[in-house]
Formats: sequence, structure tokens, C-alpha cells
Amino acid sequence: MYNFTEIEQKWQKIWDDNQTFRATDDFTKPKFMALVEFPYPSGQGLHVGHPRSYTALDIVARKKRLDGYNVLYPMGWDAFGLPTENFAIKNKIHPKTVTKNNIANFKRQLKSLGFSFDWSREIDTTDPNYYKWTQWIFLQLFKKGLAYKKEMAVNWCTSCKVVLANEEVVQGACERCGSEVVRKVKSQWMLKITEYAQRLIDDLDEVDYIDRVKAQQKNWIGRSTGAEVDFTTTAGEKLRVYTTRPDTLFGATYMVISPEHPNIEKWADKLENLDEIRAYQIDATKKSDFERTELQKEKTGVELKGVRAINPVNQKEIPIFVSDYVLMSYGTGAIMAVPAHDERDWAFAKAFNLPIIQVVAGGDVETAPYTDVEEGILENSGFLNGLSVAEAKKAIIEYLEKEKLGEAKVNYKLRDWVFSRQRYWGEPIPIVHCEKCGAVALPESELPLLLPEVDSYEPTDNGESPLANMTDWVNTTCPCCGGPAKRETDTMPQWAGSSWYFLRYMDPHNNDALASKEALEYWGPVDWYNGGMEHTTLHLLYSRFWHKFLYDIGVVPTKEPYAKRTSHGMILGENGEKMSKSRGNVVNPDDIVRDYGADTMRLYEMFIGDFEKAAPWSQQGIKGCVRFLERVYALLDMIQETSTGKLEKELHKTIKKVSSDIESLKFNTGIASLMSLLNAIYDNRGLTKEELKIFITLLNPFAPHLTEEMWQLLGFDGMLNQTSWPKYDEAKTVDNECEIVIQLNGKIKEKLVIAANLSKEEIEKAVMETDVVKAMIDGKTIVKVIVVPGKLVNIVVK
RNA sequence: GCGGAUGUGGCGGAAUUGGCAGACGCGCUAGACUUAGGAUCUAGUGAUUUUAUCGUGGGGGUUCAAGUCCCUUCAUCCGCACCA
Repeated sequence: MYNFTEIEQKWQKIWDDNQTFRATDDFTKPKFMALVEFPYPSGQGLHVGHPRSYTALDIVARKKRLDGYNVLYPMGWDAFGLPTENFAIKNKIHPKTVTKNNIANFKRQLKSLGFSFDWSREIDTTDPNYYKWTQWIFLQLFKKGLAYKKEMAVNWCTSCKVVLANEEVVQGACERCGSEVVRKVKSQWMLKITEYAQRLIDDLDEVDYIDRVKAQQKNWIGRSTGAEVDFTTTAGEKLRVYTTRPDTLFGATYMVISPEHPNIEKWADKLENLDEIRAYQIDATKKSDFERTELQKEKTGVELKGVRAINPVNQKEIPIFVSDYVLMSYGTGAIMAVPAHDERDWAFAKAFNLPIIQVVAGGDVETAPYTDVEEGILENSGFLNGLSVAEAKKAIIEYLEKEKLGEAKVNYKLRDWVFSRQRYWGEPIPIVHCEKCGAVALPESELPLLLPEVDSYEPTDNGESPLANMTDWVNTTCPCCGGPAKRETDTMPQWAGSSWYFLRYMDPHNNDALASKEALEYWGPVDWYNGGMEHTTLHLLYSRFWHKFLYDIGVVPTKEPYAKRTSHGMILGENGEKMSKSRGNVVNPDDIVRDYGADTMRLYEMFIGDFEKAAPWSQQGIKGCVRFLERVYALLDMIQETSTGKLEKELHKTIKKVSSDIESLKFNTGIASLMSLLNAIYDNRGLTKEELKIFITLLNPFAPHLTEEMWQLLGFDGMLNQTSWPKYDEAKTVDNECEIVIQLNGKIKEKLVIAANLSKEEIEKAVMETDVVKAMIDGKTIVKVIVVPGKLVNIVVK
């Protein structure tokens, strides 16, 4: 039995005192930067899910140090955000204080797990020395025209009078008070991420991300090709639509515009049923985009009476509807509806008894829309008749462009990034609004623009940020003309600070730049970034966007921030459900460290299952890891003077297996191979000191405290973590003999041990000569014999 | 709904990518040692009607050979833009 508490505290102190894991700024050494998503320091403290990712890359970082790299494995705090603010409001404590306390607790918890973070580079997004540079990046975006203001719909609680996050809206009602939530239009700061859409897709080819991450990024960006087409209307104004199926233009039997479409206002005096339309628009404000676009929901809408559209290819007059399934945020906010060949148009047409004209042959469009684009041939489509869908697309676009009726268009589902929050606990946006000059950038010399102290963090009655009430702070002078002006009172979203934090780790104390050129060139790009799948679309995309922008303005030397991205699965509660307070299945890492030790906790989280998949926690399962470590510790009493030689092959195989498993995230099988080796050592009744040295070195990244202690007790010099990773001899990992399975018609009949170096012919000969096989094939015709060296021989008979 | 994934013993999971299904661990069973214990050690442990047959969510297919490839179907999980 080893005293894990004593050993772990001892080594944590030694590592701390010696700054053992500090990355050096010796830019001549080969470098390795390992990155994990920095946590949001919530009041609940560390979740057992955090150490899953942190342990994994800690293992990678520790192994890379043993491989001779100058390793940077940093940690920090993504500390701005809504929960802290809400907690502060409820408990009347300043968010700054809440954050400070939470960080202290998180840091204590992380230290107790023995991670090899370089704490000298700790960062905090709420530190003015940090957010100075977040604000600086925003100013550069603003100067390049990539930050702009736009009217956007927000969730508005009619009772609390605050803007709500989508998450705070539960089934159309406010999560806190249960009152109705409506969509309210507000002027918001936006960032033009759409300008980078194509590059965000293209450059995925240059990086090593796991496939599902790339797939989700691409799908989120949602590139589609099609055309924009102008329809004339009886009201005069043209109505422009975006369609991915311009080939079906002859099949358009009606049009649909979104409830927010500006033409409704333009046509107001011509619309005979304006009241009905207005009522529908109000209804639409109560729904989220998600609800509006659900395919299965019943289609609703109102026909615009008094204005009709004219199909540009056949001059047919068709009705225009307003319906919530068309979103203003995608395409042009208006569509041509081709019910014969689109699911949603078909459902709408059926609900409103609109004509369905088939223009692509195949399928029965009265019973279901025909959406196959591979096989169909155009019909009922004038000059397009007889063409395939692909040919028709090309032909119609040529026609539209020639006749100036429209043009080819690439569209992205990706929308610009809503960057304003009407909240206190975020980075102030460094903009001044002047009546004469408009929105003016704060001079860089005035950064950081500090978050002022306020008495109340509650949003104001009209939904403005709490900062709006601070007249002393708000009223300022225009940096441009010197006249009276007002500061922007919205703050930035939490995503801002986390979009560039990895760069700050490279040079965290720099006062003149977000990081020095030398540091950025040396450390960038991040060699390996691990995080949750839940950050695959937003955080990852936002930070890639900022990085590309910084590349464009010459701040960073690489196009992409992360060379490699992997993702871990969630750790679920014992009942297989997501851990949450309300479900009562939360496991506190502190309890595990106290009862079993940090090494056991680390080992268990790595052994729990496939790193990339979700896995339920098991209090029973931990015991296997405790036993393993205790049996390892007991090896100190099993030292042999001379080697039996029986462990050599197993040792070489294990070095190979553990080395490759760490690189490929297969920590569970790596540990399993160490367990097998330990079993072999016990079978051998001990091992030599040199053999034990290899064993504890392999285990060191997983269980750093125990192995460091054993290193010392064995009398080796210095610290284990500063030695080197063992090497294996490929020749010594290969078996001389192997077992061949003999199958008859694919069924296993017999096993045979033969030399491993036999050729196919020799194997077949050896197998066919055995008595069992002779008896087996007696009186049967051999159709063929399949020989897989090292594996099996399958005899096919009739 | 859209997008991404997953489904293998009582449980967590292995399976060199088409070649012995169930490595490793938990649990369980029996035994040993015991001033008896939720400790340690040893052996066993997919199922069944046990010379064998069946078995990787269900159904179908390709192949000498399928957990792995194809078609189809069901179930579960993650994300969906102001939670982070």
C-alpha cells in the first residue's frame, strides 16, 4: 500500500518549486505546443470531464518532453460570461470577486491532479492586460470594415425586460420568470466571418483535424451553389430570390418571402390584407429560426393580396406568400417555390392548394416531391427540355446572365457573427459614437478600455447594457472631432477572448504586442489541440476566422492556428446520463483525488474507454486502476539481480504499443498493454532494476507522481520526467512462431503452431500434411485453399 | 427537422482495418491465506439442448471469410449560431 496523498503532494511541491515544466524561450530547440480548451471557471468547480482532456494532452506533453522537445503546455481562464454575471446579480457580489474565487478553486483542483502546465504563462481573459489585446483585435477588424452594425432580432423577455440567450428561452418562455419571449430588433455589432467562408473551407485541406470535425465545419459553413434570379412584380419593385435549383425555374408556381422582408413595407399601401400580414409577422417574432424551419411542422403563411410576381422565363403571373419557413438571414430572404421538386415547397403547396408543375421527369409529384438531381431529365421547361439537371443548371444560368435576369451565386449557410452583448461581464467594445463622425475607433493608445465599476450589473429596463446607466463613463469626447460623443455600451461575447488565447500563451507578458513576432514564429501553429465536440462549430470556426484575419494583417505567420485537432467524448454519470446537479449524478474530482489519489484518477479517466467516445463513470471501475498502481509499487520488492530474459520481447512490444497509442489517442489500450506487461512481470516473479526503469518510464506520463517516487527510491539520478523515452528494437518485437487457424469452409477446425517466417506455399504444405486436415478433407473435392500468412488457412471443399 | 456520431458478454471496452470475436479491467463463482477484510493470491467466467451449434441493435446482400464492405430499418447521444 503506498501513501498516494503524501507522495503526490511531495512531487507537486517539488515540480512547483523547481518550475520543472516551464517552457524555455530557447527558440533553437525543437518545439511542441500542446493545447487544451481553457475552462470557464464556473462556481461548481472542476467537472470530471475537464481532466479527461487535460490528462490526455498532459500525457502527450510529458512524452514529448522525454522525446527531447521544448514543450509548451499552458493553462488559463475563459472567465467572462453570463453565469458569473447572473451569480453576481443574485448574490450581490462583484463578478470580479466571483471570478477570482472560482479561479482560485479551479487552480487548486488542477494542481492536485499533477498536470505539467507551465503556470508562469497562466492567462485570464478578464485581466485588462489580456483584454487590451482582445479590444485591439476588434479595432483592427473595425478598421478593415469587418466589424459593422446591423439590425438583428434578439430574444426579449417582456417581463424581465432583458435580452435572453437562446438557452435561457425554454419553449418560447423565459427560463427565469416563465413570461412570453418575443423577438425584438436591436442594432448589433456584427463580424463579417462570411467574408472568410470559402477560405475556412479550403484551408481545412492543410490541417490534420479528425474527419468528423472537418465534416461538421464544412456543413456548418454550408456552401451551396445556385443562382440569384430577379422576378418582376405587379408593384414595380423586383423581387430577387436565391435558389440552388435554377433548373426548375419553369416549375415555380408561387413565391415566398420571409416575414421580415423589407418589400412588405414598400408595398404596404398596395396590400389589401395588410392587417392579416401584420398579425402573421408578429406571430413569427415568437418563434426561433429552429422552430420556423422544422420540416415536419405544419406550414403556415399568408398570401400577399394586391401584389403578384412574374416568372421571368415564361411571364406567368404567380402569387406571393409570406411564410416563416423562409428566413431573412439566408439567401435573399425570398424564394421561388417549386413544389414539384422541394420538400418544404411541396408541403406548403399541399396545405394551400397551389398548383404543382413537374419539370423534372421521374417520380409522381402528386404524392411526393421528386428531388433526385442525378437522374432526372427536364420537361415542361421550354428550351431546357431534354437536358439533365446538371446541364439545365448551366444552361439556365447562361441564359439568366445573358438576359440580365440574374446570375450564378455561391451561398453559405454561415451567418455573420453577432458580436454584441447587452451585458456587464464582458470586454467593453472600444468604439465611440459621435453625432458628426458616426462610430469612431478608440485610439489604440487608450487601450485597454477598462470595464468601469458599477453598482448594479442588472441590465437596464430598455435592454441596454448596465454600462448605459453610467453617464460619467458613457459621455466622452469624439477622438476624431473632439465634440461630445457616447461610448458604446455593449460588451463582447465570451467567444472573443477565447478566439486568440493560444497566441497569448506564446508570450503572455508582452506589453507592446499580443505576442512578439519571434514567439509567434517559434511556437505557432499549435501542434496539437484537443477539446470537446461541442466546440467544433462555433469556437473552432471563430478562432480560425480571427487567426486568418491576423494573418492577413501580418500579425501571425501561419494561415491556420491549429495543426492538429482532436476531440474527446463526454464523461457521463453512473446512470449513463449527462452529469448534472439536477440529475444528482455529479462526481467531484476532489473526492476521487482524496480517496484514490491523482494518479489513479488520471489512469482511470484514460482507461475508462475509447477517448473519442462518451463513457459512463464507474466507481467500481476505479478499483482496477488502484490495484494496478499498487501492484506497480510492489515491484520495488521484486527486483532480480539478473534478467530471466523472458520479459525482453514483452518489453519491446509494450514500448512500441504505448508509444504509438499515445500518438493516436488510444490511451485505454496503451494502459491495457502496460497491465499485460505487469501480469507478465508477476508471472516472471520479478524483474531487474533496468527492466523496471523502462516500465516506470512508460507509465510516467500516465501516473507521474508514483513513477517519480519509484525513480527516486530506486536511486536513479535527477527526475524521471527529465530523462528520455525508451526505445524499442523492431526485431525484438517479432515472434518466431505463430499460430495458424485451420478453417474448413470458413469454420475453425484446428490450430497449428508453425515458424513465423514460412512462405505461403510452405504454410499450405505444412497444414495439408497434418492428420487432422487429411481426415477433414477425406473424400471431398478441394475447390481452393486460401492462405493468409501469420493468420489462417481456409480450405474450401465440396 | 438539419448536420455529426454511436450501437459488441452482467458492465466499461478490445479486435494490427475483410482473416481465431470478447484483449485489458470491473463484476461474478470456487478455492487459498488468514486475530474475518469492501484486503491479497490462485483458478474459472459470451449463450445454449456442450462431440456441437448460435452469437457484434433488427432485416437483407457481397465474399472462401463480415463487428468491419453495400442496401435498408430501429434506437441512443452531441451541435444548431446570445450557455460555454
